[in-house]
Amino acid sequence: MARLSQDFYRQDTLEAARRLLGKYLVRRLDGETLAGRIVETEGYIGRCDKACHAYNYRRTARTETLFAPPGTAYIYLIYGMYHCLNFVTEPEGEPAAVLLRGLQPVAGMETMARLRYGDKPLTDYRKKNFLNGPGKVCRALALTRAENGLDLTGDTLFVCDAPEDAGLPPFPVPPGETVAAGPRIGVDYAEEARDFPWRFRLREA
DNA sequence: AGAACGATCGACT
DNA sequence: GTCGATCGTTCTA
Repeated sequence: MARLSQDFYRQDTLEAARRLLGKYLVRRLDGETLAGRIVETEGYIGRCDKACHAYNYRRTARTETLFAPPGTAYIYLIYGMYHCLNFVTEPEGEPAAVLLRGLQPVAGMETMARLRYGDKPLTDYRKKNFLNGPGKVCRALALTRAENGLDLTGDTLFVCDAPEDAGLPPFPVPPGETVAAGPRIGVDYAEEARDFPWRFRLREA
């Protein structure tokens, strides 16, 4: 089991969102490896989901990336100052994606902390709130619109089953984790879709 | 051309 | 718990 291939991303979005939990996101930046264990995701499906930017197949300059082949990175600016990273799913032409909402830090913590807080404070990356939000994750991984459209089967940003697949030491996984599903965050405007239980989290036993 | 609105975060009461 | 920052995207005219 190595790096996830395009076949993985071509599947049902909610299935992909669940199966991405526990896998490892790897970001190569200036020769350094930043990595995190995926612990929170959300599904967005243009065909039927009013919370999705490409609802009803709406095609604009921004949503164009959602129509790209599965395994493409969809990254957009939100609230004028943060970015969100998504993994494009489903067969090409079905606009859908999994939003990455949370990571456990695995590698490159010093750099991630610097990207997030700057050089000044010695913030503790072991705190629970270090990478527990989509904007935080993108900040820590130096992902912006410049990386929108990146191929997730390439070498600069990808997901794999184990840290060893990226040349990293093993990561201690808490035993007895379960998947919890619930409504998504920040989509109260989306009428009936606001209640869809399309947010998935790994919960410790 | 102008206006409204965020798939958020951190500071604050 | 509330609130403001900040700007690209989208829609209206």
